[in-house]
Amino acid sequence: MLPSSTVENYLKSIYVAQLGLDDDQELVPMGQLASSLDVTPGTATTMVKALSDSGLVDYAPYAGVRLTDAGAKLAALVLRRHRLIELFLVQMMGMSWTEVHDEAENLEHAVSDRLIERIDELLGRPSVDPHGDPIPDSMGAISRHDYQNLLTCPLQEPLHVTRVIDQDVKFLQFLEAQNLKPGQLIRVETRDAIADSVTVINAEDRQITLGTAAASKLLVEPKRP
Amino acid sequence: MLPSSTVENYLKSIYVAQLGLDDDQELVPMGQLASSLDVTPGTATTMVKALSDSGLVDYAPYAGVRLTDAGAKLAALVLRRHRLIELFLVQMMGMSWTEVHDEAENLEHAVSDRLIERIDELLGRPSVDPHGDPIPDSMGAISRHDYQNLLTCPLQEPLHVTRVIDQDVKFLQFLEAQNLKPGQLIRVETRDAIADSVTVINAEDRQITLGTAAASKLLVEPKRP
DNA sequence: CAAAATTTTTTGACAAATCAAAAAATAAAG
DNA sequence: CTTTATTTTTTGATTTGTCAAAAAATTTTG
Repeated sequence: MLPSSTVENYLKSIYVAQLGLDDDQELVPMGQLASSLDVTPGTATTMVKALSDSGLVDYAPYAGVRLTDAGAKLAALVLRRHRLIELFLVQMMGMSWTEVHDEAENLEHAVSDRLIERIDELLGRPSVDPHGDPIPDSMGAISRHDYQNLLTCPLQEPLHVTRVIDQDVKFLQFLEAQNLKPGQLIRVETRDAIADSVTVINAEDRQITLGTAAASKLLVEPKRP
Repeated sequence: MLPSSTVENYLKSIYVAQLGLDDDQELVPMGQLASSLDVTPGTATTMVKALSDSGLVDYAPYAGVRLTDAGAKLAALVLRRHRLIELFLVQMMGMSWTEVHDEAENLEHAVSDRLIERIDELLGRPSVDPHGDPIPDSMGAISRHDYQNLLTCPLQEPLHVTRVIDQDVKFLQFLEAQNLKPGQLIRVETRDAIADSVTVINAEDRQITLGTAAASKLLVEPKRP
């Protein structure tokens, strides 16, 4: 039986939460899952038990949940659809990268495999979406880049913004206005742990100050790797 | 509250059924609605009562159902989305007109107004979809052409196929193979009521024989109107 | 380590959409 | 114009996904 969009969303949330975990065997806490899906904890418990019965997740009561191989593959394919759609909306439909997330959130459950294959082909089998997020291949395999963020990267060195770990429209619009989109060349000027801030120089030599929470959402790689 | 895809499908079915009715005041029988939606009659009754409570349809027990103005507008906008998506899939995605119906059936409930507007713009505000079905405008207004079909049109005169009233993939593939797609130039050679058949000459002067049931699904207009 | 705080699960309820089968109304036929 | 056939509605159940609030387990804190 094909998974409902609800099931797909649960798998996707668990998948993304797992990526933020250190150990591969770690479990995603139910509370975190519930809040990321914007449902009550009880709802998440009920649903996760059902997913467990379907063999899509391993569930340990009071401990948390983790995808099985089958669940991880399904989740990766949902993510693949989502990210291909985002890139498609930007490249082919001329939409802004700041607004495509919500649209893709709906479309990812409605597009057929056939159409996704066509989109992938038209886009030239891309490897990342407009936010720099990697696009899983049609088998569900995903490339795991280990980029640094603005808090961990070297100072005073030319860097490319490679990825933005946040889908908030206002934040993305801010990045766009400040020339901090993926692809842009930047440099970290100073970091001040006490002041909780990071100053960045963009391609036009304008200086931008970010809080550390925001700074940690910008991933970068050294220029000419 | 925005309508669920189920509600949208009910409205669409009633809308299409009403187009096939002579009088504007006529009601769509519940049985017909149920079978077109592939649900049991009882399900349709329950749902139509709910639609009636929402003010989207007028419902007369044991008589049938009819859209209110509000319901008709909503239905037209669903149809608009469906048909714009079909044309988009053919024109921009290179899919076959024979296969886009099912894809559009899913996507029509997932695309935002913003994306539909963008598609409409990219396609140059088209007035018909790949099957020749008229596309309602963004206010829900639809152009009502009164084409003839292969049973009612004049014999031995050059005609353009303007519309195909059937979404069955096999039938559409047959039309494609026989050069009877919308836009093609044809001529009706003979009609035989007893044999229940119509013979047509296509643009390559090949002769094709159709049963009257199939023939009634091909709408035409005289060449150079 | 016991008391307090937090997290998770359980319980009971609900809304949307559906079906199967019984009951009622309408239409068709003799 | 009654009987039969057809269509429609009702009734009772089921599935999926959800919430609120009570109960239980776990974790944190003094």
